[in-house]
Amino acid sequence: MEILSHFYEVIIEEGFEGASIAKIAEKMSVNPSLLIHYYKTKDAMIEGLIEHIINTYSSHILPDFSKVEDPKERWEDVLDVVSRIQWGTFLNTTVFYSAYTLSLRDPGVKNKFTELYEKVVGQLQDEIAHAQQANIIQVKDTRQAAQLVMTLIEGANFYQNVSHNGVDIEKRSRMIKETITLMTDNNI
Amino acid sequence: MEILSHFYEVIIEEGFEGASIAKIAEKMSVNPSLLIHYYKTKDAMIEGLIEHIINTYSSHILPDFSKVEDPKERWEDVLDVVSRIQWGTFLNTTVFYSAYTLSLRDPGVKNKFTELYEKVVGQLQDEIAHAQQANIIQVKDTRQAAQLVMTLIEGANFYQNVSHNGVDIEKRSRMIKETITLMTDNNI
Amino acid sequence: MEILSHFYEVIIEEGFEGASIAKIAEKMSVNPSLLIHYYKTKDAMIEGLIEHIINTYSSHILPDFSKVEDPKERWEDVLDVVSRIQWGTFLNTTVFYSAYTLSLRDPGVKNKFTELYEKVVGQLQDEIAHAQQANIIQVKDTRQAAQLVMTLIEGANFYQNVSHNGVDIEKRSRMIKETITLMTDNNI
Amino acid sequence: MEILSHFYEVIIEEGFEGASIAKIAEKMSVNPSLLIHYYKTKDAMIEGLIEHIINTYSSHILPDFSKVEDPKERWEDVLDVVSRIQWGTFLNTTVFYSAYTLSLRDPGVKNKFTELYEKVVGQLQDEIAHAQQANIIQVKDTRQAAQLVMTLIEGANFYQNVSHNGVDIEKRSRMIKETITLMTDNNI
DNA sequence: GATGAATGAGTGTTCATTCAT
DNA sequence: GATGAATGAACACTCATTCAT
Repeated sequence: MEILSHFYEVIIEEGFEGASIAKIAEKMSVNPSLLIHYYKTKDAMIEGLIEHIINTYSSHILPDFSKVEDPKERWEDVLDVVSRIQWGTFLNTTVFYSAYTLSLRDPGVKNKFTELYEKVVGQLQDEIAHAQQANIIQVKDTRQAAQLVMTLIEGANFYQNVSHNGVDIEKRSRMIKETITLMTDNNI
Repeated sequence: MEILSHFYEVIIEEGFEGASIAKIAEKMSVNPSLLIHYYKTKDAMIEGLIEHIINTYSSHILPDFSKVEDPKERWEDVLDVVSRIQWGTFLNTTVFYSAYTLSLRDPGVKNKFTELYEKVVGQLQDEIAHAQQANIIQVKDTRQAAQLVMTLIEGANFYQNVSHNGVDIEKRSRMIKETITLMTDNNI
Repeated sequence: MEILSHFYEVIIEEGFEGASIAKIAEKMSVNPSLLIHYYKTKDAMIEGLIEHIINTYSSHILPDFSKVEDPKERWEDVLDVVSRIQWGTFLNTTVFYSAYTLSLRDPGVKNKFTELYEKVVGQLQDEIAHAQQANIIQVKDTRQAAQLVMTLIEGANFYQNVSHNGVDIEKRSRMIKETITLMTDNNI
Repeated sequence: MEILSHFYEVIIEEGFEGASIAKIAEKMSVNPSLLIHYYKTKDAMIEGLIEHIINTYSSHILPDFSKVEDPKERWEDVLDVVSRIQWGTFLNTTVFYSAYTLSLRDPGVKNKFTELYEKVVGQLQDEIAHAQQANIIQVKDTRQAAQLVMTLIEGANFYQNVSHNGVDIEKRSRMIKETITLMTDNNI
């Protein structure tokens, strides 16, 4: 929605702590009380934003691989996508980590994040099982493997922001792919 | 310092955005203007806190392994420590991720984080090189391996907070250790 | 406006340095933040006040003499008015000199004052020229004469405030009138 | 004194309303409480400053003409000095008018100003009487004449600050001298 | 003769929110 | 569907001042 996307913008510019109703309204060239008119309170607005973030993440992080028929090709597609995931492309990092940090204190937000990751890990697990059935990879525990992949993805994204002069995205991708392949080749 | 530790406490309770000078002062049973007496501005106070966080992280994340003489034992110690790293023990997660999120917008803070990880990864790289020389592990590129370990650590910590009903710490530890061993046994 | 006139009042009672938004609001029995709602900043409020002062001065210091037809009578009217000008009647002295003092440091305020005096001196010059054409007075340089009259007016007003036991307004008036007449009779 | 001259400087830069003990202390690279140590209160400090201003004005505005023996030359000297008086030279205008404005609200300050002008006008009156006795000038009432001269001086100084592109000091001087001469030649 | 810790009232300003229109 | 007036609490920060050292 109009309001949420401006909320989003303000967080990027001023951080979560600097995102006030007045600033959002100013950016929209609209009266502050209008925002309150829609979202009764600021907390409700934050809730709306969190939902927006979760939805964006959820619908962008992994595409639907089911239309790829050849299992080998499909698994390679998964590896390709997974190793290249980066927040910046579909979700601003400041906004994402602000929401994540909020989840640490707010049980409601935490639940949403938990569900989100449950879903994504589930999808990953399905792909692993699918590849396993086709004898392309070999893992002991599909869920554990999916969690490990998720861990790698999040770790890589986290680490990327504290790296000296950026990160070579191709090299990073290769490294992640190699690691996953190593795991799936060795019955982890 | 007295002030910073109270700042820290308030962030835990109310988040970074809720940590005002007044609340910190109230927790200290002291007049708000006294805090300004020491740190001229709130920004300076934040800077002090960031430094405190960085120092805590830096001095707690990895111990000094050099006193362990047997290289094999030493590497196993490293694996043990690394696989068990958890923010919660020496650094509150909300505080840590608040600082991290701030680093995404503030170049000064970002620099401090970059240096921090540079140092930690360097230390990790030294341990890997040491184990390599003793023929305990086999890696192609010590720096890249160290980065991968770091990625795993950060990813695991990130993922832990969005897991359903907590995480079995022993299982998690085993998983990380296995993964690293897999990598270091296979010349990654 | 409502706000400015209360600002004005507070300056009279507490001086320019003592006129805070809170005090103005209290006098209006209104919340301080309401004043900020109208004038975004205090500086803007001061600017508004300066404008108000300038306008008051400008519209009260000299009436329109053009409706007096007989030139001699008209010039006598001018002399009468000019010799009797006193801040106190239409502009509080503290407020006026506060604004004047501010003009010494603030170029924007200074400009407004300059324009104001430019206008008043111009009007005075017109009257002098008018009387000159009717052969009632005799001056070399109408502008210089107008400036001299202005100097006398301001000087008299300044001096009045540092006089022992007030000033006999009739005597003062006579003195000013005499001096001007002396000048205009002697081709200054 | 050290403190007062720094107080003075701060007023020039930030106006009377901006001159706080902290800023003065900072300018002196000294602890604020030291200023309170000397002048118990800020009001006492202001009083000290006023005294300093009055003294400066009093001792600089008119020199001692008594050593000039020839009465004609002496009167010409008086005219020369009087027509050239300008605050800027020995007293900053902002500081002077700040003190003057304060005198309008504070009876104690007002008294000091009254005495000051009493003294200066008295000195002027003496010079006029002296010239009168030597038949150089011709005035009805020496006191009234002195007041008129004072009025001219203050008016000229006031007007100078609101003039467009400064004032031609030579022209201004001539104008004042002419006016005084006109008065003293015509038995005002 | 000077400092630094500490206070409490006050500064201008922003905050989320309410209400009447 | 939107505005503007109004509020009261909170914000970071400055003020003059006190006191102990």
